[in-house]
Amino acid sequence: MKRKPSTEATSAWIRLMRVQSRVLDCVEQDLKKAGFPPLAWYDALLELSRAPSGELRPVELERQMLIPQYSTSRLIDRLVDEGLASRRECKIDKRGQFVEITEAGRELQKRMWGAYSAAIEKHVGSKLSDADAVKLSGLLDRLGCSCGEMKLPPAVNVNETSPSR
Amino acid sequence: MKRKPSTEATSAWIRLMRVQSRVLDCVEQDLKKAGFPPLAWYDALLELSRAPSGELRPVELERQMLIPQYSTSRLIDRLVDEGLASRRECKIDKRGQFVEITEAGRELQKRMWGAYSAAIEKHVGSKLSDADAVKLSGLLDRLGCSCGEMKLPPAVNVNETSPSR
DNA sequence: TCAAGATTGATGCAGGTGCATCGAGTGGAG
DNA sequence: CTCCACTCGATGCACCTGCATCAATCTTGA
Repeated sequence: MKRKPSTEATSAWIRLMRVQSRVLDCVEQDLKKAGFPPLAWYDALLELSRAPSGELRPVELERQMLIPQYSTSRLIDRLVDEGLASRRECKIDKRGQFVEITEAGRELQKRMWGAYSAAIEKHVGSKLSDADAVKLSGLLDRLGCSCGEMKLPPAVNVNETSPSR
Repeated sequence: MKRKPSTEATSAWIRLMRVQSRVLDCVEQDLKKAGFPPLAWYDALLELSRAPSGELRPVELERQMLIPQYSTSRLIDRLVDEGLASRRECKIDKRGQFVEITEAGRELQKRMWGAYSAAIEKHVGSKLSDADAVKLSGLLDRLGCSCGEMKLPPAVNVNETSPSR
């Protein structure tokens, strides 16, 4: 008798949920213990710093980060409150605006990468050979394109990187 | 020149974050669209239904589900509010209590498994051969035991299953 | 040109989460 | 027995999230 989700598939599902929540938790804790803000801030700062002239429309940021619109809006609020970014009106489309990373923002992003990369190494890199990491990536990618489209740059720039939710 | 977290490791990290959040989202949405409560409720109901005489100490539930104490406490509140479980005082240890699943709780858990298992099949099973699912599980397991201990039953009962955060 | 519809971004509200802390109760050392 | 340290579970607070909805603006097409 064939079950609908095979025991193998279900077991993979369980591990996917458990392991990522555990690993994410570890990484977030490491960042927090080093006195840094949450990963989402890093992701946003990185996207901004990579953008031409360090600015993006909120709508772009939202697409890059795969988070909902209201979430982007409030994340930007917080970045602006902390002086890490600033809003600038958009001349051509007066509904919109630009968000520009500040020097403080760029600097924080760089400092965070130190702690962040160390955490990735500690919680992922050190547990997996490069070959296994590649295998894992490949298997995960196969799960990626079910409901909606996938956003993944053809070749990820992995020296300073932007993952997460 | 060797980077600290290899590009391979970082890439695996990115995918782990992105793919699980996407897949989890899909599954949660499917459940919600079918009119069911969040996955955490299912996990709790399943643990309770599996326990001898359908009851557990909150502390046990907490350990099974790997969620913080206050989170367990409030989850139980909600289950009780909905008539899916009930609290019973613990004679032997008057600090504590037992949480017992009700008939409505057992029934909901069973109904949820229908939608849940279909979602697992749709978003995981159908994307991966059983052999690949096993490989994926194996690789994920290697990431599992970094900070704290892992709780994984030696052989997972995968006909009705309990994953998640 | 102008009305209908789509897009951009903000926000009020309800609920969930993490953190710190509390009170009650237990158990072990002296 | 008494005290002290610990475990169990609840809760006030701040913040974060999802949802629905809004106002402003842009675009389309008749």
